[in-house]
Amino acid sequence: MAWHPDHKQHSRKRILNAAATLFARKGFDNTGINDIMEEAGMTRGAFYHHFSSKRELYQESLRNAAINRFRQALQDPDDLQSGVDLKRLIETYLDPSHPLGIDGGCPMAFLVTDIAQRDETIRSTYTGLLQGMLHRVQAATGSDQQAVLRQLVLMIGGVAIARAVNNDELRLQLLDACKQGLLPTQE
Amino acid sequence: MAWHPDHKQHSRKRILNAAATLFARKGFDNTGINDIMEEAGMTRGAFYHHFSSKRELYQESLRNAAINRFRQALQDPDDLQSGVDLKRLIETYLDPSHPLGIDGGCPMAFLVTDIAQRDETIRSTYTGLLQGMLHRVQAATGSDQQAVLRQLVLMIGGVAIARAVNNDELRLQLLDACKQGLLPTQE
DNA sequence: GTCTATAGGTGGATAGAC
DNA sequence: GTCTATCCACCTATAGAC
Repeated sequence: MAWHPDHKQHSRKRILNAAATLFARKGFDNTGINDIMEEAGMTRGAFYHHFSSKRELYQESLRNAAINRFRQALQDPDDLQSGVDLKRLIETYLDPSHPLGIDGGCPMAFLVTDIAQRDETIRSTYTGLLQGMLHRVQAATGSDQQAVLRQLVLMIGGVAIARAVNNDELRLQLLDACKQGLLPTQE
Repeated sequence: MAWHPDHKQHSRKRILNAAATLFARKGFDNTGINDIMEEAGMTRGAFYHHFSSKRELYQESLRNAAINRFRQALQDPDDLQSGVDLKRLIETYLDPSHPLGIDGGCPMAFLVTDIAQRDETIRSTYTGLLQGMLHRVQAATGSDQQAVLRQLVLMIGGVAIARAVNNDELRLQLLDACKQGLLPTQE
C-alpha cells in the first residue's frame, strides 16, 4: 500500500464518508472509531494517522456532510452551471426518504441536539454553517432574514422531528405541512 | 429511613426530576446513573429499586417532563381554571431563556435527535406525546392539522436549533422569526 | 500507512450488608 | 430502601511490528 501519493487522501475521504453516515445514524457517542474504520475498510489503528481525535473527525465530518448535502440539494448534480434552485432544495430536503437516513442525512437536522451538547468549537462550526445557508438563500431570493430563518427552521426542524417520529402517516403529514409552509407563498 | 410509606414515592419523584434536568442538558449517553442519583441525593445502588433500567427511566422521564412542561406553558400555574392559552404557550416556549436550559428544557426539543437514535419504544412515546399536543392544540384553536403541525415544528425545531447555535444574536433572531410566524396570523 | 495488541478509563448492572 | 463493593463490557488512544 501507500504506493500512490493520493492514497492517504483517498483513505481520508473514505473515513469522512463513513463517519458522515454513521454519525448521522447513531450520533457521536454510539459511533465507535472501530465502526467508522470498519465501514471505511480499515482497522482502528490507522485512524490516528488521519485525524488527531474523534472530536476532530466529528467536526470535519459535520462541515463536510452539511456542505455536500446542501450543495447537492441546491443544484442539479448533472448541471453544475445552474444556480441556487430553492424549490429544488425544499423538495429534496423534505422528501420522505430524507428522514429515513438510508444514505446518511443532513447533519444539521440529524444531529441538532447531539451538537447542542458538545463543546464550543463544534457549536461554532454548526453556527457558521447555518449562517452560510442563511446568507446564501437570502442572496438568492431577496427575502428578509426573518423569513429565511423561518424557512430553515421548517426544513431542519421538520426533518429532525420527522426522524424521531415512529409513525409513517404522521411523518408524511409533518413533511407535507412544512412543504406547504415553504412552497406556495414565499413571503 | 423508610419510615414513611410515601418515602419511596418521594425518592422516585426526586430521581425523575434529576433525570429530566440531566438528560436535557447532556443527553442519554453522557448522563450516568451515578450523576442522576447524586443529583437526587442518593447513591448508585438504590437506583434499581425504583427503575429496572436506565432505558426505562429515560422513557418515564421523557413522558413526565414533556407533559409537565407543556401543561405549565399552556396555563397559568396560579390559575388552574384557565383553559388552553396558545399565545401564552408560544411566548413561554420561545422565550430566550428556554434554549439555555437552566431548569432543564422541553425534552421534545432538547432530545429530538437523541430520541431518533433510540429503540422503537422510546420513539413511540415521543410520537404519542406529539400527537397529544397536536390534538390538544387543534381542539383548542380549531385550526386544521397541517397548520398546527407547522406551528409545532416552529416551536420544537426553533428551540432545538437555537440551542445548538453558539451566537446570542442569531439565537434571538431565530426565536423571534419563529414567534413572528406563529403569533400574528394564525392561519 | 496500516496492522495487532494493549493500556487506561468509564459506566451499567448486580450482590449483599444494614 | 439505601448503602458499599465489584463484575464485566466497551471504547478512546497509544505502542510497536511490518
